[in-house]
Amino acid sequence: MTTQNSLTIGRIAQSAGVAIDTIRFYEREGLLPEPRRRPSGYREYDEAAVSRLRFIRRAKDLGFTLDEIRELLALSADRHGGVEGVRERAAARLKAIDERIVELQRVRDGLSELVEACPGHGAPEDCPILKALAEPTR
Amino acid sequence: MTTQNSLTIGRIAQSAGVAIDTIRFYEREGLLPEPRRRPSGYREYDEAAVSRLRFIRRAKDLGFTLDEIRELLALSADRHGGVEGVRERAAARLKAIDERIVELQRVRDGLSELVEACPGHGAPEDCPILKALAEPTR
DNA sequence: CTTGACTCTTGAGTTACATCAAGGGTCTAG
DNA sequence: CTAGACCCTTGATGTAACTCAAGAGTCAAG
Repeated sequence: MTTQNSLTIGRIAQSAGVAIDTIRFYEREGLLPEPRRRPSGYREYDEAAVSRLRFIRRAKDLGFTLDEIRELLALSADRHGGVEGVRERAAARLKAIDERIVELQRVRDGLSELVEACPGHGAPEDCPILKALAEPTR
Repeated sequence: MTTQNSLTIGRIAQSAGVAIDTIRFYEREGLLPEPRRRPSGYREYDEAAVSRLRFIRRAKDLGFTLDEIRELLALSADRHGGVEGVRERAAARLKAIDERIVELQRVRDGLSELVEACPGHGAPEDCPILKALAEPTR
């Protein structure tokens, strides 16, 4: 099913939508296995490498760090119990995102109030934004 | 009103809730003016420095970068038109936060679906999380 | 065969924001 | 006076995730 035509680093970079340097970086970081080489030293990849790269990119889009992705990749290769770990990590990530959203909402609301209260002109002493920033710790 | 007792760097670090090294770093970065010195070379601060430090900390809590804070500080010292700039920057920051929240929500929802769909056991091929990550680009 | 695009390695640089280490002066309470 | 806490400078280190530069070899089309 999967054709076995060998791909250069430039090609897989193209299909996976990442930079060539990034691929070499991922390899150094152990996120990608060392590929076969041509006699010339050129790296040779197959479709599996493209999938793996896409996996990494997706996971990154979901906010996983490269360290976490390394874990996910290991878990995804673990046929026994790996799925449980994956679910755990995903749930943890979800929790972290939720917390981040709450935190950002808090900040947003505070800032929003200040922006609305500020007339946008007049003396610095009358600007509620500046006043809030300069105020002694509440 | 403001007492003129001179404060050491350790004292203002304490009252503003930042590290001593951070204060020297801010000074190098131009966020804090160079303070007077004792003959020994010790930095001497007053209450205004504490206010300024708190300003910086608050602004950082609101998600402003140090570059933006440098701007805010300059604007806050500008008696003519400064307030307008402050309001603009704050509004821009608010907009950025809103966008970030929307983005995080999107990610959150995607991840949440996957976590809920994953049974947490079984074969990797049946895990919707892994499937979603490995899937060809949609 | 030539040319231009592609790939190789090593090693350094980037951003943002600190944080630490080393080696040495200074201050103050007892 | 002395111990211990505090402060000084310079310069290096750390994190995350790349990104780039230099110099050299390789490949494919025409």
